[in-house]
Amino acid sequence: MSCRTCVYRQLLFGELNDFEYRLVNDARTEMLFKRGELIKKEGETVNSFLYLRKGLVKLYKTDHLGKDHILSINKPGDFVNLLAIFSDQNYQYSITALEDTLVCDVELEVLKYVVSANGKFSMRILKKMSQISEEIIENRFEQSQKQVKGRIAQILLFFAKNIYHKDEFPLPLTRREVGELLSITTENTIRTFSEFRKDGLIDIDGKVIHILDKKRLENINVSG
Amino acid sequence: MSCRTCVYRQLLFGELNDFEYRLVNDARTEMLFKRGELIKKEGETVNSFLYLRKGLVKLYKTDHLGKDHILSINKPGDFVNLLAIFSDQNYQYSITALEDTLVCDVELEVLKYVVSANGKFSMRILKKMSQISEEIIENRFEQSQKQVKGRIAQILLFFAKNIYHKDEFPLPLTRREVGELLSITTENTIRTFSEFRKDGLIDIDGKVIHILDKKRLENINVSG
DNA sequence: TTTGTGTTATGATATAAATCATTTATCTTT
DNA sequence: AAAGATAAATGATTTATATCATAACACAAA
Repeated sequence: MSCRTCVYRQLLFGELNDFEYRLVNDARTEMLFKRGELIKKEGETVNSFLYLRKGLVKLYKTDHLGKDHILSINKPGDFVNLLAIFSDQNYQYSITALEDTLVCDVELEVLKYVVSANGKFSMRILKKMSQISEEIIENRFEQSQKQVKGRIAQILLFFAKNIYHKDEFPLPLTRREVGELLSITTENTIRTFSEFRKDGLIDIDGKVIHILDKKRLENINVSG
Repeated sequence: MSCRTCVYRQLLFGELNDFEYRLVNDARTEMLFKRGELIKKEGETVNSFLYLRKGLVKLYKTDHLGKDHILSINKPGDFVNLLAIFSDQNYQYSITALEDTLVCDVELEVLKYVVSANGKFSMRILKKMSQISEEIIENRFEQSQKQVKGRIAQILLFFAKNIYHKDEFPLPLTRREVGELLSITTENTIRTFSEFRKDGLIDIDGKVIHILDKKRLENINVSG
């Protein structure tokens, strides 16, 4: 497997010439992580660019009471730590695999060299960073308007639409983790799931969620 | 006034050569905005890089009910729209002056040219973008743990420490705007101000806030 | 000066969500 | 298979915050 034939190549590396390709490719390691495995720990030095090829990961921080707060969920094609690699700081968050996950790990020095040598590539990176930031800002904006039901509806639709591309899927997060992502207590998360089930919006079979009434769920998402 | 002698020069433009300096300087307009004036409106095309020289601005979005949500407050030295300029999208938020404000407005095409031509400069930009994103992420993380008193304490300390560098200052936001920034209702914001006054934490004289007990305010900030 | 509009202020009440408590189910590890 | 841990579920209660209502005040416009 090489970057050249990677399905995600055009996402970021479309501007590289042969020489630069080879550089990046040689500086690259593929790493496999099992579900639940820690990929990066808050405080570690950032010395590689991480690219998610398969699986699903969570980015999160732990507060002074030991409670985790999930910042984002990343899926294949995502540049997991792009916002962090140019800041010359250590990791401000931890990264853990939610499913069996394949990551491309590129030596940071090599990536930085290519960025400073290739103006088109650096523009590509800048654009990608902007997009990621705008997603974060948009997300925050939406969350600040919604209460519990709206947030839960949003996350269910997120997994159905953006991650699994179908209405029935195994939720890769525990109820507690859903709460950590949406700033809701575990109990309240569970209660809302149950309520959605009772109202005929979803069907729950253990980890598997089946969205029954997408229209109504969309309504709750935008209005509540 | 030229970029070359600008006090903020080293913040971002430290890597430019003579030719690039002149380019940027020639593509630059200084713009003055009165308190309350709209600088950019959500939806407008992003065609310049904005650099805040004097004053204070708010970045905000309006929701479907017409309620504003403040995303951030920017101060002199800030690259107001840096996260937006490389995304090829229109403004996702509006910008309004909170005080009389002086902005340097640099044609975007020129800035982009310099970025792609000068690798060191692009690294500088990337680093700055990372830092801004990390601030946003950190902010969000802190907010999600705090309740009303903690958030109000934080914002008071923010203005005292980061903006005015003293314990007595004219709050540039209305109580409603403080609420829009912290996701709190106006009434609850006012009530909390009053409570802090009754508890001897601050003194209020109209717009002017005087922090009397910084220690205790810090405690509320971190613990509550 | 008056009129109007927005801001600050405070009380009373309603409500969403957190907290506390307990049970059952599910997954791990030995 | 048994034991222990973690997750899911649900009820009862408390608490923080929003909502509703009203009034005083400041400031701008006529």
